[in-house]
Amino acid sequence: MVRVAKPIPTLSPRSERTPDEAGTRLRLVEAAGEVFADRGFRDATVREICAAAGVNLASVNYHFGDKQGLYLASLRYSMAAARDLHPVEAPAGTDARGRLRHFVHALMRRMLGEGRPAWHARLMAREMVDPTDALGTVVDEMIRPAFGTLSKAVADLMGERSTRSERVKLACHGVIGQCMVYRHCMPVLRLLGTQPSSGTTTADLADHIADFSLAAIEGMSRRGAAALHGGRRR
Amino acid sequence: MVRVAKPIPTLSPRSERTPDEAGTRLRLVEAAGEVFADRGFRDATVREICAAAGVNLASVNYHFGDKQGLYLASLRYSMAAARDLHPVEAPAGTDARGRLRHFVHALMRRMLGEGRPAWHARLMAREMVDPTDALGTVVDEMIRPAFGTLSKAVADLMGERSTRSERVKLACHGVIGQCMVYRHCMPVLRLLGTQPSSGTTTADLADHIADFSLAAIEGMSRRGAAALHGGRRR
DNA sequence: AGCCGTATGAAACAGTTGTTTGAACCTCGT
DNA sequence: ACGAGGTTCAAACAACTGTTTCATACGGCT
Repeated sequence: MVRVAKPIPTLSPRSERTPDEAGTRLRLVEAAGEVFADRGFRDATVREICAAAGVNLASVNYHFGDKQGLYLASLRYSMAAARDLHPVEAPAGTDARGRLRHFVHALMRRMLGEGRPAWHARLMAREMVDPTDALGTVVDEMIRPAFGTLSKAVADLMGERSTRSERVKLACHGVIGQCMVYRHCMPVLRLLGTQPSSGTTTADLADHIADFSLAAIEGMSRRGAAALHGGRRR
Repeated sequence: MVRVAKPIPTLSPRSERTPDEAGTRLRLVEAAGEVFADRGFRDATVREICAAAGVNLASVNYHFGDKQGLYLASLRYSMAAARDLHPVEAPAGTDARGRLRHFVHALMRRMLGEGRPAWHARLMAREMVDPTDALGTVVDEMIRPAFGTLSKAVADLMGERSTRSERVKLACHGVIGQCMVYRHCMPVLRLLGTQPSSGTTTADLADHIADFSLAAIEGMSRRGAAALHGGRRR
């Protein structure tokens, strides 16, 4: 009855009076993340989520307002976990090559991570291909800072002073794209029979992508410099 | 009543008695492709599709059996168009570098193409991130042949005799990933403000990706060869 | 104890969905 | 003219969805 005026049931467990209250919210968020990642926002039913969480159907409305509120909560939960478990910034003092490599490793762990929220990257993949209103939040709170880290490293490698140069942006897209394949296309790779063999670890993949990208950036810079003195390629 | 036994209403307009019959089927397939690409298989409603096509609600059942049949038909239609409009095989006699570049150009035109079915790549992106039963068909009829073309070019560039080598596979994934970003992440890039500037054409992007990949492959081969005689990198 | 605000529970509501139905409608060949 | 086969139509059906309702249980505070 009190919730006619929406008693701020939105986001984090700000007070957690009973351990049980936080328990219900948390189980709901985690179950929701899994189901949303598997089925997508619309395909996921609140009934299935509540059953998986072992809570009553009305709980999602009581704690999160509506289905979308729950979705946003699990999205935030997932982003926080990704930032905490797999930060993209290398330790201070790392050189540009090391920072790029560190970024790729972190991103690949996020993509393929079997850590706490294994559904994190699947959820993100869906949000990108099929954006909801929450995409702006995701970009601002997670993607933009990470992209800044990457483009700083790439700009340094290229000898560019600005991270906004077109060359830098394109190279960054390339790096991210190489990582993304292993999340966005995994079912395809499996059917294709080209998925990484079981002996290949996430770190191996990350190292290959870092090597590939470093070779590309350095190779292109060399050719670009050569082009200044010599003829055009192709 | 006759359709109790399913009078083969499945695939192509094999007979097109009346121009109108093919008309209904075709308009349905095209409208469905658009709506499916926009909203996804489940979110798309047959009511919306039929309204967009200007046909009766029952037509989808009559002509395609059910919603899934219509989805499959629009998927096939889309794949055929992609193969016809943007073949990935270069003309015979093209060298490996040229074949890689040709592949990237074709793939990027498929990704960003504003051609007949502009919804083709969006539909594919959804099918990859959120696979349906049709994914196997898509892989067999479209992706596997294209991947073969790419890995042949890459293997030649690397001096590998087998296209199944792990190095070749990883490099191919990298090339594809670089192209994919511009389809799977376009809304993100827009929000990020790093989307290709309006002066950048699809061909420009493709050239950059080809240059990037060629530099990477050649650079890694050089280092790989150097590693045989010298020390390990990193 | 006795109240009160919070949390949970079972059931129902209202709307939308894919699909089906049976009649009407053409377009033929005879 | 006329019936037949294929096609379209408006309407209805049955299932499922997110959301709401109201009653009940719990826990701390006076």
